[in-house]
Amino acid sequence: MKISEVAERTGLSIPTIRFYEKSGLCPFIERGPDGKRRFSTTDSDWLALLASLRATGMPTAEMRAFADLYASGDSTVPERRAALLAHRQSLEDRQAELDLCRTILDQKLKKYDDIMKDQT
Amino acid sequence: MKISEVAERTGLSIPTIRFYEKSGLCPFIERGPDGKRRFSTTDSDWLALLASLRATGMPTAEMRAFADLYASGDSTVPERRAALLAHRQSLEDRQAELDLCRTILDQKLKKYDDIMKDQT
DNA sequence: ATACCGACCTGAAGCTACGTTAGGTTAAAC
DNA sequence: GTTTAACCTAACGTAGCTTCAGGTCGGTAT
Repeated sequence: MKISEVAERTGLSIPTIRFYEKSGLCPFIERGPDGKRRFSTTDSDWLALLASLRATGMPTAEMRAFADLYASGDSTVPERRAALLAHRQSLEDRQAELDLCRTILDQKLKKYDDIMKDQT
Repeated sequence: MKISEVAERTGLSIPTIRFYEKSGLCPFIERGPDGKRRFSTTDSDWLALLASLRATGMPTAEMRAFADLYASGDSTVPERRAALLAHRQSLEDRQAELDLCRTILDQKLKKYDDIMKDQT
């Protein structure tokens, strides 16, 4: 698979994919004899996972650690599991934060509605 | 109220509060004769709202626009309402994103569990 | 008095995170 | 034979604070 295809599939931009590779977030991309990157579906899936983690706020340093574990083989599965569980927890924390803010907004909105009603 | 108290109440740091004032996010803070900021409870509440908006991803530019409307008096209530509604929508979008990622993580976690089970 | 402390003030510089853009090359495709 | 799509390094940009240098108060301890 070409980089452009992976970009399309993952939603990451081409520069971002290269940047991720250089940052060690996916240091296993093969190259053709022409020097161009050749992505397997595994690579593409990995990048899609990264995109998903990134989009939900995982810092690149953490993704880097996760990638290092990934590169070290199956023996690191428990650690990887722990990392994903931790991120899952952070998602829930974040959702709680969003819920709280939504409540606050709804109160504010209600106030605005009252003001607008009074003015009629 | 002193800046340190507002910092404690809102969770914003003192430099951040000053930074917000300079950025026009709350351009109505009074000063004592000694030049120090004196916050009313309204000010403090406003900053708490900003903190909440910020924590849920509203860019400062948008908060700035919202602050400008706020400063322009009650006639801008409908616009403010619209702004908060828009942000509320963005929260929901974000929650959907988090939910999706949670699903993906759960699938991944299940795979890891399977691998770990096999290894016993 | 005097010396010191802690909390406030200012403006400017600095920093981290995360990409994006620029400038220049090579190689295949039409 | 010229577009097209990759490649590289390196500089640039943006958001959003934080830190620094330097200064003013008011109160307390010596």
